[in-house]
Amino acid sequence: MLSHKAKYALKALLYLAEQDENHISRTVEIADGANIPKKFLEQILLDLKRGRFVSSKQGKFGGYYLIKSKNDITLAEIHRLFDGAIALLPCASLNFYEPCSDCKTESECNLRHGLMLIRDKTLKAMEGITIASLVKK
Amino acid sequence: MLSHKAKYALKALLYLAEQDENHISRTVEIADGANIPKKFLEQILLDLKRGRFVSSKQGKFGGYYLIKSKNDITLAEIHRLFDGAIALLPCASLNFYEPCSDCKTESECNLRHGLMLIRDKTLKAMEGITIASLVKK
DNA sequence: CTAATTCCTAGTAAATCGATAGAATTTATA
DNA sequence: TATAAATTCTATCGATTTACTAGGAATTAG
Repeated sequence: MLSHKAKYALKALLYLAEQDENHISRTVEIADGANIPKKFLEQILLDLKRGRFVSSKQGKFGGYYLIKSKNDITLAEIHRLFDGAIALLPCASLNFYEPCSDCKTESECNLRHGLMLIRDKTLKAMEGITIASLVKK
Repeated sequence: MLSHKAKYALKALLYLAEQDENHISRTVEIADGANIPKKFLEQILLDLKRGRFVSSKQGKFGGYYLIKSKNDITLAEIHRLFDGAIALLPCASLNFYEPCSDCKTESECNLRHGLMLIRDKTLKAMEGITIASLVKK
């Protein structure tokens, strides 16, 4: 399941993607438009900035805007930024790999291989969902 | 990600699937064989029993055994029993559906449709992984 | 200088997770 | 029938995570 943070991030990105080119959106505007608690959204937007999905203009008349094409922002990326691994166990993860402490050796693990199959399919599906594909026409 | 509980459940089922037909496995035997904390495993086996994957014999020389074919126990079922919904949000879930409180109306939600696509693909993949398919030959 | 905004750090209440503890119940068999 | 060996039940616990909230510092336009 997605955390609220990831869900809010997606909704915020969708909001930004729906604005006119060159429009700068204030946090409060996004919060109201997408129904997200404002103070919480502040943190999320900063995370999205650190992840180079959006950039900001500080000070009066400042705000946030997309710096990555909505066609290039995938659900997989947002999941990883906010919720971490897409695989079902760390030992089956590409980006968040960690060995399992309860497995004697990895080659003997009956779970890992199957979970990597799942990971590949889920990842492929999640990479197919972009912000652009989600925006209502 | 899977909880430890779900992971241990899978490992316990794998252990049971590897035993001879009619063999009854004590908790401590499964715990040692699959490297699972014994007291924690007790609860997990009770959950698996309530889920009708295993049954038990009480008292001396008692223990647990599979009552569902290892070909019919899927990763999807175990995920749902221990970790709940497979979908990324409750509003996109088949078995754990709940509306989102932050969405005005469901038809206006830009996320839901995409998340249901993911759910369908992930679910299909997870239904393809059975205990039998995981057992080492 | 002031107002409006992002940026930063901390805190907090509630829930969840990953167990552990202890005792009640059930069963086989000596 | 007593005993040993097992499941079953219920409660508790510490650590972590989650979903926020609070407050102020820094930045910028006019």
